Amino acid sequence: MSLRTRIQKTLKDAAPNIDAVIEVPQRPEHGDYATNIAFLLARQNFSAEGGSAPGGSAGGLAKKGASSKQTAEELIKNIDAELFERLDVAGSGFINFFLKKEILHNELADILSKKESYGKSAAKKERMNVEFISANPTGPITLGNGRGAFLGDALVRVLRYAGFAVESDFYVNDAKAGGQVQSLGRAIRGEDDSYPYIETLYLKDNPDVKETLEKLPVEEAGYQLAQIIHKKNEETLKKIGIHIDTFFHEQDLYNDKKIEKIENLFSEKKLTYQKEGAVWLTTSKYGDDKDKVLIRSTGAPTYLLTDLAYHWDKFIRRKFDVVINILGADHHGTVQSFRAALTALEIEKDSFVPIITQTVRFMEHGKERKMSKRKGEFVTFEDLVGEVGTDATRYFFLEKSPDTHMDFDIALAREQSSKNPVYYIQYAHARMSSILREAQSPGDADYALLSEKEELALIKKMAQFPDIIEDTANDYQVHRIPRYAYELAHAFHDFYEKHRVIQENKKLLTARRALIEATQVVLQQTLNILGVTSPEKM
RNA sequence: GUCCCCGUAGCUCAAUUGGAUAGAGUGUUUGGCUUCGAACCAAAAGGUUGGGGGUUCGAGUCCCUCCGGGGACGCCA
Repeated sequence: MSLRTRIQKTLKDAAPNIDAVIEVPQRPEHGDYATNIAFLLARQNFSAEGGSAPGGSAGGLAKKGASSKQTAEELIKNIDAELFERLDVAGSGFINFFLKKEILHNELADILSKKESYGKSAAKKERMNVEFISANPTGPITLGNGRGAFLGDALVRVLRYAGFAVESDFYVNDAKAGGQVQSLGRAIRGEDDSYPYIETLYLKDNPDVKETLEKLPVEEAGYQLAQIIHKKNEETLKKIGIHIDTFFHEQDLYNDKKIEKIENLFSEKKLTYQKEGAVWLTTSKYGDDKDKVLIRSTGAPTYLLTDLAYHWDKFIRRKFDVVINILGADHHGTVQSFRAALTALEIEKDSFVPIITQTVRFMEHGKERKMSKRKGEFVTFEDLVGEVGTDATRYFFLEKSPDTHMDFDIALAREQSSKNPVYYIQYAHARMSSILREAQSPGDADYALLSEKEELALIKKMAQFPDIIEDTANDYQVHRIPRYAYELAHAFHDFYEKHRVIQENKKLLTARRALIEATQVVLQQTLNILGVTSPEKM
């Protein structure tokens, strides 16, 4: 149980009827942890004053109409002080907790006994699916796709760390009935100019393939070229270290008659109607602004229908409890109708979680550069990683919230890659390796010897790790983790600058060596989740 | 026209989801290596959180309004 959770429990014993936030204050003089519970209690008592007050509010601790400061002062008398050296009421009612050193020393012992499993949660029974990238099989994976790629990859690992059973999906839009596949088929014969780059990227080196494809019907040729393109994209992902459990092919939904099945399901529920030669779904009854077409007047299913079949499969056949979908900003408009349709299918709407990543704009010398697939002018994901490096690229994308509208200047990225904070973190790791290589440990460590400010700060920072995992598994805000990695590295560098590990005092050496060993374990786990390497030397 | 996202230090971004004196990196200026790795540490400077109003013990965060940037509004995917 993390220190924060233990404080939460202690607080719950003193004030059972309220959920308070326990946070790590920005300023050290505000304690190791702090809570705003008194503000909440004071408000509760205030609002209870007018009407008929429910009995036992706040355990009868706070007087009606008492100020938050008075409430806090009353409350701390009832808080079990087992964990704390000191409890302060500060400001207008914050309660600040100062931990006993002994508690921190125990935490260090706990980290060293658990090692790689520190902060890991026991297996949960909830099954989760994370879909990301899902780049169309009509060209290389672009930088725009890259943002979601790293995010999804890291999110899967955090969720696993938190104990969820997680699978990752990549949806391949390769249906023969789909417009883009058919247009790809025509492009092979030079009858469509939507994909002018396919000749140089995929066909030039394989004249036999080109010849074969040209003889096939358009649909089939497009489908087969899509497979070739997709295979290349799979290789790119492998090279960059992004693992996908399931590449789900849209065409399989047709082969397995899953699309028909959903269509029938909707018509059985009398949710469809005919209009202008097309079949419409009454999404407007479930929160959408207007109804949407399921089957075009040509008889071909729309993207909405196939995507619904895919998600029906995720929820019902593959039995995922939570389905996360990382989407580009250009897809946000589809969420409303998709949600509406899921509701119509009686799938709980909260179990579908779209995460929208905002657009990446490409800049060159301060001016926007439009990337156009049509003209073959685009920087691919692979190009970028090749120039900037995997670790730096990952960190660059992961440290930012998905909501950020990013401006990406590849020249600047190349130029600044050596200043990427990822190296600061990796350098800390390499320094630790160096210490651990050289410092011999003569025996059992006495953690009580660790009482310097920087030593305790390091333990406190490590103790936050389980909470970082838990919080991220709850709100999916992955960018919290690079920040934490940076802070942990900083706490280490700060310690390193002021104190020596290797020294004559063998007892202190042993204790400090143990501290560094623990720090390295926690830092490695953090970097693993991000998909960043932990170098011994650099 | 309707809807969604964003606007925070010169630049790139945070801010524990409504908490305390808005923080980091980078850039600028300055100081620190005969001891475990200086890809480090420390200090200074840098802000009317786009503007205005409101809600409350408390607002960068919530509401209204205006300004600016991006995106979506297909029988494309």
